[in-house]
This record gives sequence, structure tokens and C-alpha cells, in this order.
Amino acid sequence: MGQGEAKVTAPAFDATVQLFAERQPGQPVDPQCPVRDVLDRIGDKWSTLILGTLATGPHRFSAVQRAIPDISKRMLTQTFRDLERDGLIARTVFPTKPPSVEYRLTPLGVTILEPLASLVRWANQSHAAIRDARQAFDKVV
Amino acid sequence: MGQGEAKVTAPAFDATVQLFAERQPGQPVDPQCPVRDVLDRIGDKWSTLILGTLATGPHRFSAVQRAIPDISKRMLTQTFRDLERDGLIARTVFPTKPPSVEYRLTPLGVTILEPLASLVRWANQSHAAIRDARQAFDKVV
DNA sequence: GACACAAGGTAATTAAGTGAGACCACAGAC
DNA sequence: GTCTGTGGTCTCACTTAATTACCTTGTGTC
Repeated sequence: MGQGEAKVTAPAFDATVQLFAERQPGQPVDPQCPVRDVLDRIGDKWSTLILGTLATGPHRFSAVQRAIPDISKRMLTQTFRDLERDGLIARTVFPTKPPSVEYRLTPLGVTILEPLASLVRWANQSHAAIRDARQAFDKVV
Repeated sequence: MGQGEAKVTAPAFDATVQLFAERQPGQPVDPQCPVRDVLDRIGDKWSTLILGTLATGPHRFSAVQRAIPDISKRMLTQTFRDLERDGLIARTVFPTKPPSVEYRLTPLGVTILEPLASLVRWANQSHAAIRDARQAFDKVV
């Protein structure tokens, strides 16, 4: 019934809002939208850390593990697989004495660094404000 | 020991890489970094959807529920609380006949729209490539 | 009086994500 | 001949996240 609740609160970010609202304000959201898909990927615990590590250049399995010490081999393997499946990283096996494996960003993988960096920038700028908001909220409740 | 694996693969995204690598390539990552904090927040299933909905203007509880039909009341309440705690949205109660509650983005909440939109843009541009990569991967494995 | 709506709360249940550690094959060093 | 390094896989246990279902308080409707 009613859907007159929506009016844009500021003109400055209209373009941004547009991106969220291909749909009209009152309309339901698409459950299969690519955005959800992407957020599921980068929303997990390790993907962004791995992408950030590979951003500095190709790494071998154990090199990434050294760079991110608190990741288990299991999660490292699994996250590598998921990223490879999505075409963000590539896996190359070298038939050396003990076979070594190198992971590197694909061209597609490189393109996600920019939006990711945009988020990292926001996080660094805003974490103080978030911390303060949390303290204020927790004090009241 | 060895940390000579890292060389930048392209010059174009050096600035991006910098953002990931306040740390040097071989060094471990900070487990308490604000980035992890932010990703935990926007990485959950509903936060971005709610932020996207509120981006079009203030909404009441049930208006958001209508906009995102497959969210349960419980998750809606909880996600609202979390976002409020982080200072991204504000909650206002109106003492009407049945009390109504309005949620709106705070100024801080507005600032996250841009990096989020950057990700949304990437998702829309890349989801075809990702879908193809998945199909190719799944065919082989 | 029975019903629904507003905006939730609570509890129990289920699903998903994460971690610890054992195991494997192979090579080379000691 | 045992030990270490590589890049995994496998199982079990644990911790979160998310869903379902039912309860509340107060007003208005039929």
C-alpha cells in the first residue's frame, strides 16, 4: 500500500543512490543480484586479505600463509579455490622438486582492487567515528 | 625468512596497493585493523541492502521490510541495531497512535554510500565475467 | 469480542563459517 | 632412515549467523 516514505535526503549523492535504486524505492530487491554475489565473496574473513597480499605481486601458497599468519591451511586453500573459481586469481603449478604453486591476480582480479581500496580508505577515515559511536551507544544501552 | 616473492605486477595500481600494504609485503597483517571491522559489518547478509534502501530516504521499519521482503523481522531489528551502534543510521520514535519508528542515514552513514557504490558498480560490470569464470571452472573440476 | 497492525522481543533450531590437527606423497638434507 | 618443506586433503569440533515460530502492548476495526 503506502510507499510515499522515500525522498532523497541530499542532492549530493543522487548518483550514488541511483546505483542502489535501479529499483524504485518501494519495490522489492532482487535476491539474485550480482551485488549480493560480490559481497558474499569479499565479505568473508580472508578474501580481501588475500587479494591485498596478491596485490603486491604473485605469491606462493606458503608465502601468503606467512603474510597472513592467523589463517589456517584449510581456509587458505578454500579461499584460494573460491577466488580462482570466480576468476579473480590464477593458479600456476611449477613442476619443481617439491611442486610449488603460485597465485596471482588475474586482470579481472586487478580491477576489484580499486573499489576495495575505496572501502579501505573509508574504513581508515571512519574507524575513529565508528569507535566513538559504539562507545556512546553501549553507554546508554 | 624468505620474502623476496613480492614485486608489483603493474605500475597503474601502485596507489591502490599502497592502501593494502601499509605493511611491507612479507610482514604479517594487523588482526585488529579497521578494515576487517568494516568488512564484517557490510559483509553480512542484510546491511548493504538496508543501507541501499535508506539511501533513497528515511524509511519506517515496515517500509524497509516491504522493500526487502525476504528479511525476517528479527534480522531486520538486529541489523538496524548494529548499524545504529556503529553510527551509520539513526532511529527516531514518533509517539503516534501505534508508535512508529523511522530510520535514516546519519552523515557518517551517507559517506559510506560512495565506496559502496563503487563496489556495486564493479559488481554490475563484472558479474558476467564472474559467471563465465565459474562455469569454466566448474566444467573442468 | 475477535481481529489485525505497529515495532519489536525471546527462544529454539538449523545452517554456515572457521579452526585444529592428522594424514599424504615426494624430494633432499643430515 | 628419520626429519623437514611443499601444497595440499580429510575429519571433527566449535563458534557465529540466520531462520522459524510464537509472545507483547496498545489502538482501531468489524
